Amino acid sequence: MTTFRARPVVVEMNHLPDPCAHCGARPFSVCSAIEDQDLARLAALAHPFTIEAGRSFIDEGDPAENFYNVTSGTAKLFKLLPDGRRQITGFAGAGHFLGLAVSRTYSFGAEAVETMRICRFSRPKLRVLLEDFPALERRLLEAASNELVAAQEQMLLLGRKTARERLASFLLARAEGQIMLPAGCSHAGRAEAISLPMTRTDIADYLGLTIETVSRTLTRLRTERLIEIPTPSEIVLRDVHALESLASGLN
Amino acid sequence: MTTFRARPVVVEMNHLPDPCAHCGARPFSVCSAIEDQDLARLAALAHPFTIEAGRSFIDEGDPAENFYNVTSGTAKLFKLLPDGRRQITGFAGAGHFLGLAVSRTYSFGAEAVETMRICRFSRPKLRVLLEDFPALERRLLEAASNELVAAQEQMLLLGRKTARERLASFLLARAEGQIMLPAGCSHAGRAEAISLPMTRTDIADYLGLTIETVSRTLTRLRTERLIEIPTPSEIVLRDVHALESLASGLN
DNA sequence: CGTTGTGTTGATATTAATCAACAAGTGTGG
DNA sequence: CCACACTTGTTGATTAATATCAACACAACG
Repeated sequence: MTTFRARPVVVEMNHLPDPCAHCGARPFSVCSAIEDQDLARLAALAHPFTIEAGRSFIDEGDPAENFYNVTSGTAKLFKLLPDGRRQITGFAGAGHFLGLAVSRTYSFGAEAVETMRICRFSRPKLRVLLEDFPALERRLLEAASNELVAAQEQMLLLGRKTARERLASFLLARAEGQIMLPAGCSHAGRAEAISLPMTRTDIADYLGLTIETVSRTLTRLRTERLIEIPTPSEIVLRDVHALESLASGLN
Repeated sequence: MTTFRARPVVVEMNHLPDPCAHCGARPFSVCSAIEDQDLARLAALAHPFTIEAGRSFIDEGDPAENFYNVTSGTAKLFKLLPDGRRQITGFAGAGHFLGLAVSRTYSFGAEAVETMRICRFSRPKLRVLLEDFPALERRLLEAASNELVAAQEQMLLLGRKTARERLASFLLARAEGQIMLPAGCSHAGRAEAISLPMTRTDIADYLGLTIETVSRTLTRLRTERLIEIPTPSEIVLRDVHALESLASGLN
């Protein structure tokens, strides 16, 4: 279950994020090979801007003109079917890259969950970037590889796990900071109290369920004393061991 | 639906693959930046070997010591739950890379569907490779990005599509050569007759269904005149238009 | 103080899974 | 060459899980 996450790259000089609420560490650090004077050149290429919570900044099907690096906040990434069915494929926090794949149009949409700050690079500028900072390419490869591992884990969840198992997996992943926490921010232990800044609809669309099933399943986990639900957006893990065996498909 | 696939890299000099049965083109070509004398140095680092059909060569959980490049044949990649439930996360054909993510253990298993030939690189040798051939890194990034796009499409399928929609998507993807055909081999048109070299069990585990549902759904598509099933491992698409609207969630 | 958005809970419907039987190859050994 | 087991795929009957439809609780907000 140990996932190695790429240490993210700062591309915006004048915006250093707050320390992580859980571990106190800065959620991202400067890529070792991109320092000082290099960083200045890099920052000169970036177009940093702010996205309000709820605003979407990538629309599926639009021409894929830009490449993004998240500086702070979190976005949800999703794909849609014509009748409105939605699958959230992941959450992108500080340090994450978006729009890496070379294709004519974006294959996904992105919307800010919390107000976020991101850096935009045009494709030509990304090319300049990659030529000037070879280390960036390695970092991107690392990030993409790890995302691929996460995607495969999510395919197992969506294809083969029950609703209970999906929720248990989700809560544990969230507790371990794998979902919607700044990348590269590794917590010593696992938080037993976790916040759910996303709505039930988002959770449902991420887990391939309906909001009703999410709600019911959480209620059932509560009556079984595996979790507590002080408020709808706050969950306490009471029996991590049981949740873990549930998440891995035992029971 | 247009997916851009990375042009694959030949890493085995003395084994050039047969032309694609559909389009006659060689299924892969030499990476533009890795030519002639470079190729010789590259090949010296590779450990090419053969895997018989049905043999698995990567076990989930084993120490991730090697990096692989598929020369010919196809492997299925999968993840398992302790009770035996299996999710096939994809098929890797000629030119595909396996074991890219840096982690202590493999997060997936791999088994040859058809007899295949693959090149193994130890991690230290992969490092040498990446240092000596910077172009390889870009190619790997390209490949990983495209796989990520495919993974997200599959998440939409697993999380939100019905059995009928999944089968329609699968058949079309297969017809378009996106599944289990050599990467980089682009066909002018879409084949209306497709072969299914994998078993119903594999299809079911790829689509997150049971073999019975796969069988029944195919039968139903046949009675509706959308497909023909001359033999269980051969399918003719009779109404591509209807299949496409089905696959995209209409109807 | 109503209105709206979000979450919960209940009743019912529907899809796909499960359990079971059988059919069609495929290979083996007598 | 033919019985036989064995694998793979199909079809039927039933069950179970989750979706759908509906009502309601509660908080935030104008």
